[in-house]
Amino acid sequence: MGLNSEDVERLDDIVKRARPLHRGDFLFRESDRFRSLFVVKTGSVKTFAPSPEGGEQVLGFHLPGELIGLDAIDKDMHACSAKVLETSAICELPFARLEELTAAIPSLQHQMYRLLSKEIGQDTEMLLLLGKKNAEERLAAFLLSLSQRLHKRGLSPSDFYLSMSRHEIGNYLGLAVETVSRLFTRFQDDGLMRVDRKHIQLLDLLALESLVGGSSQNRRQQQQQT
Amino acid sequence: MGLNSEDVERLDDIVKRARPLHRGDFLFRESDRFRSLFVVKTGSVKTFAPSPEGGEQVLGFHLPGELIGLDAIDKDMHACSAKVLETSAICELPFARLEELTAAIPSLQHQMYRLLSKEIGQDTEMLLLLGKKNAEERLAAFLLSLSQRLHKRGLSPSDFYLSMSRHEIGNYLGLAVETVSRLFTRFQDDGLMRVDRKHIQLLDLLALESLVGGSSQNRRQQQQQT
DNA sequence: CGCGGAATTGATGTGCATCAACTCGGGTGG
DNA sequence: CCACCCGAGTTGATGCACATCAATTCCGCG
Repeated sequence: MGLNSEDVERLDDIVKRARPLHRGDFLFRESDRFRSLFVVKTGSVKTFAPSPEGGEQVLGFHLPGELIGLDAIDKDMHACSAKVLETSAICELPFARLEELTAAIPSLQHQMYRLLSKEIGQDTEMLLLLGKKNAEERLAAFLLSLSQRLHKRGLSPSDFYLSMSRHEIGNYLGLAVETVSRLFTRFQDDGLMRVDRKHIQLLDLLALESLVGGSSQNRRQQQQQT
Repeated sequence: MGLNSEDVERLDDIVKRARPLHRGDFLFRESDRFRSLFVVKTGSVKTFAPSPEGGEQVLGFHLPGELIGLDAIDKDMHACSAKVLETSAICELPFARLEELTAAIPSLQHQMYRLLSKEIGQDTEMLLLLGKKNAEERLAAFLLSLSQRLHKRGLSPSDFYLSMSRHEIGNYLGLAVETVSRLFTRFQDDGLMRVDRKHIQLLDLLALESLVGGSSQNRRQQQQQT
């Protein structure tokens, strides 16, 4: 999009090719000096930040094609940690070199702004989810998000494996593990999906979408104003 | 920071000077074409997005010195609306011209990346707040955030007026109005602050900070893992 | 001076966390 | 290959923080 083949080649030059990483490996840890952005080629990664007194907040799960580390530019230091969830291939993009390149190639600069902006937009959606949705809506939104992102990479949108634990899902969605587990059971009973351990099959995407929209009586905080 | 006086002058050239805006005025509305970023000089602005079926989520309150509109770059369209909360002076920064300038001035480009990245970091904090904190911690965090941001602009960190309603605060924090009201009363009774209508005086910043840290037994979701 | 929305305060309800017990499956070592 | 073990996941019972419902009161404004 807006890059000619020569530009792509120059971008390609600065990418450090991926070595395979394994479950539990860190791409970086919170408070590490910021050097590079990372792109998931295959596999998956979770990012998380410590919360006061020992807990942690899962900030996101990152699937193939997704970029990690943008939040570190500001302080030139990583504000969260990134841990590999399953055997994965990850590319590294030294940021200093990327910055030079974006200054020289306007369309690439624009692309970079868009990526950063997009990340903000995604966080915003997540705020809405945590601020206004109930447990059922959150889990449905989570499943659909995975589905759509996998589909975008040419993978099945309705049949996939979860690389993260129920605990991590709950943490990410602001729910207890037990709630996540109960909802999986309920969704399965309702014929929306099939769950077998980590193996997920979404049977009724439309029904899931209507759940997210806010089916039930969430009259809560509908209006507001002055 | 990193800009010489000539650069500053060039940046200055593209800024459209502020006309005064009034309570209820919109800087932009959701789905407007994206043209400019906005900087609050004086006053305050809230941004909010519609949630499915009529409700809305307050995304943020913007005080003097703060930048609005970064989330619109991605889709070249505003994803949220921005409404002025009180008589305010707002500067407009045409993004196309800003983009040219950042391509020409590396330090300005870096600055721009930092601003976008910072926004992501702030959203992240908010995610942690909504995902892991109870009502008391949320309101304390909100008050301290206002306090710190005002202080940064040379205003009093402990004596200020709220330009937003309790309802908007509740919406922003994912709480009911009544909860916000009750907490104000409680904080006052505990000698942490004084509340008179919109007039706020923070009497014990340290105590508020220790509240945010997670005073009580929020054992919830402390650990996690595979 | 009286109206109407904002805020406060109290009473009640409920969604989800928490606590507790049990099951399941996968890995390990004998 | 099987017996054991241990953490992940499920399921049920209980409790609580906060939403919701319902009056009042308060204040800004015409």
